[in-house]
Amino acid sequence: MARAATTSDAFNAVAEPRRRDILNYLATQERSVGEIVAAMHLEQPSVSKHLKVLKDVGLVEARREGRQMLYKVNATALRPLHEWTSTFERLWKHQLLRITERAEAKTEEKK
Amino acid sequence: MARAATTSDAFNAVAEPRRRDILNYLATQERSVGEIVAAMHLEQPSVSKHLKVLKDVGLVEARREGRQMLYKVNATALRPLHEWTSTFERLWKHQLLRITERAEAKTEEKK
DNA sequence: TTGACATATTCCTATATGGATATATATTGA
DNA sequence: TCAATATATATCCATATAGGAATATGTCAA
Repeated sequence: MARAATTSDAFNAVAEPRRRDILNYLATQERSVGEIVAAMHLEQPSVSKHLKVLKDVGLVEARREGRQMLYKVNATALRPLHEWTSTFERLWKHQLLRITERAEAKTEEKK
Repeated sequence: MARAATTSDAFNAVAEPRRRDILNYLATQERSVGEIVAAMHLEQPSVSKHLKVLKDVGLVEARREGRQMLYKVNATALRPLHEWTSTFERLWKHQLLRITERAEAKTEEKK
């Protein structure tokens, strides 16, 4: 088997850095494809393909306005990622605490 | 260009569902490869290969104990994912709020 | 040293990519 | 209808998988 399709879920879709760039750019406001092309350093067909992937997994929504297509983020599609990583939050907080403790112990030694 | 390597960063590494399964399994405690193989429905070589990817991006750490290799999660490597998704949290909270408002408005209409 | 156990690596293959290029489709205005 | 603009799709190609099978490496016990 090969790797799962980029359109199989949000995890695969956002693995591509350019698509995260696009989502970052759309975070502030709805944008046309042309605006996205101008902002990213990508060819128009590449942007359209990335937008298709993002749309397929529900990460963006599109509407036509005249000749333009306006895309905006559908942030709720990112919640599964946020929630999955949250389950590990407790662990890294523990870990950072231990690092802090070790640093403090060393400082104490030197006194 | 093809897709970025699975070892290029944590985003790519966790795009594979089996690797998320492994991380979930390791979240509670350190485990040997054999235990992981038993818990997942995967062949031993596949597990070893997934573990290598996770290790390459710093998501797990390994230590030898006799014949066994014990793997544990390094949760801090997941913080970039958590923080990136957090930047969109405000957006989906807005969105959910609007949904709630619409639902309430409908209820109001029916009175 | 040898055999058994635990894990890692190599080789193979089907498959899906991302960028580039060319072309198709959709919309508007004249 | 026709030209111009905006976006989408098709095609080509180099590349990196993930799983399966076979094999190599590492460790221990006798």
